[in-house]
Amino acid sequence: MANYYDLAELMFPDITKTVDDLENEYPVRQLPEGAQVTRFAPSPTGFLHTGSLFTALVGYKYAKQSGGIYMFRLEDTDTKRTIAGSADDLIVQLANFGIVSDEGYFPEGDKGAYGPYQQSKRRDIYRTVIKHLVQEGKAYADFCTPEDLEKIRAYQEANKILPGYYGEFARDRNLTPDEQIEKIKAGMPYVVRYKSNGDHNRKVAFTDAIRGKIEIQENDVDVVILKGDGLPTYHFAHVVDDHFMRTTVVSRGEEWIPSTPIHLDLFRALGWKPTKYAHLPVIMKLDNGNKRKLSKRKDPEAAVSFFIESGYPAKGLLVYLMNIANSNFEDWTMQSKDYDISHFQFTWNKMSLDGALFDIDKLAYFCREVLGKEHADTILPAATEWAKVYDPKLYAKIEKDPAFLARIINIDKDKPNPRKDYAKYSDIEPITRFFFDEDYAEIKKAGLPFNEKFDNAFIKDFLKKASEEMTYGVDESTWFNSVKELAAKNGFATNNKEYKANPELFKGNVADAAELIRIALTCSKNSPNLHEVIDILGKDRVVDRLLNAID
RNA sequence: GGCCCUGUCGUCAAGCGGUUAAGACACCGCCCUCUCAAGGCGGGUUCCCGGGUUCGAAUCCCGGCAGGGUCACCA
Repeated sequence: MANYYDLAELMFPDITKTVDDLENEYPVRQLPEGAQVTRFAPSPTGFLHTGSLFTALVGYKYAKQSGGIYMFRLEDTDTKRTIAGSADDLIVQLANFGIVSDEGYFPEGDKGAYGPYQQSKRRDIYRTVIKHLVQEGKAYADFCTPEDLEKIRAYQEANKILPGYYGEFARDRNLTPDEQIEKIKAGMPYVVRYKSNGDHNRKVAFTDAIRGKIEIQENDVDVVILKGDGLPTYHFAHVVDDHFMRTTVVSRGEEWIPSTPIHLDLFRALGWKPTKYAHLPVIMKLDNGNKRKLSKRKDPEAAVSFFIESGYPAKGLLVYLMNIANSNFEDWTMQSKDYDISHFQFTWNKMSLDGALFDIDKLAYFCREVLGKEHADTILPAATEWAKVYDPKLYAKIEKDPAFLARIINIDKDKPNPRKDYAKYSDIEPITRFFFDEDYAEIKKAGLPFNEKFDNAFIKDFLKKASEEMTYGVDESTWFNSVKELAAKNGFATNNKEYKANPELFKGNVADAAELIRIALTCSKNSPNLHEVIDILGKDRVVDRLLNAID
């Protein structure tokens, strides 16, 4: 009569290592007190999801601020869904956000002593552990076909019994080693299942770093741990990997809460100490009055690339996500006037418990704040990189005369309340168009929006005088005094009170006069500080525009 | 359906038995002002509902309800 060891040997003849060997190979890390080991473990199944960036950010931040290790592990066990190239893409995208792992998978090869960091390359680690489980009688070969499983489920559904492969419904869980050996030898395909001894009527409790104590029914399902293709399922890979990689905190989406009992069950069966868990809220979206997870299919903002393509600065998105992650972060930014998240102390208990609706207005606000603090010396290089790919028009302008654009971007930057014109790099081109002669000519064709109370002859005459009498190359108040003088000579009031008292005495107030000049120079009733605009355009161009505004 | 998570302005939220229930975004108004942006000031039926405990409940307890998640050889 065969025993479990014989069975294990038949299933994994090539495995000579033991679990103890693995323990020695991946020793407990020697880290300073309090240092945390976290990981971001995506599947290479597509683009970087906004929710994934959030998860990665939290793990990265938590490890870094504790002086610990942040790892990147590729969970590529679902070969059907794997998309070629997406793993490397994930790495590149994360790097754009400054999230670079200390250890893990890299396109050029793994880094770190706890690898491989790609689950498909850890086959023998999983098989070693499973061999051990089989030897102990804690795992078994299950020969059910999809049709068999379907039958079980149909029966359970018809009888309103909890669905699943457990207890009496786990058809193959009591097969003897001999029976299993016989079927394997007969060439029957099988998966390996964990033989749970959990009780559905009891509860397990664990302490979630964010939510506190969570109590759920114990797992009693004999989950698949090794699939037919020889790769492990998530449940098993998570437990094995995070044990041998010596992860201290597993941060993952809250959709994993219901399966945590499985993981705890597995840890227990293996005699390992479970990791701490932090189940993160999921970013949501309002759809027809209902909240739902950001959807890859329906929501462009589900893809991080959407923000990059749209020209949002990476730092702005990071700040927004940190604002979702920790409720005190925003207060901190206001007090410290700092948007550098590396200076912020992240904590689990300041994390909100329910999924935030993605708020693009708030994102834009943070982006304006972030860009508002920066000068052309940092904005321009980033904008150039962006424009190179997504905005050829802007790119051409920057290439032609970077200094000119730099001056435009720096308008009012050193004032106490700097302008916050740009939320994203794509805002730059439309806002600054009028500075460029070709664009100016183009916009002008559509007509200049002069105030109808002035006739063309008057405007033409006034602008001609302006071109001659305005002072150039002087400070703002000197310049504006010359505008006031000009306005007064042409029948405008020079201050608002005077004008409001007796409007019939004047052609308009000084604002109206300035507006004529503004429109002539910018084609618009709105513009940044006119003095700076004039300064940047230069006298020749200003005079030209003033003289030719009306033709 | 079972189980789990979560319910405070439109959105993000502070709150931990006694508060005029902070703050931020968005919106509206005013101020500043040569326009816009920025900035300043102000505005709005916000504690899911019903019981209970208590002198007193957004806060504690019970029961509902709502939203979300999960029940795969996917993660």
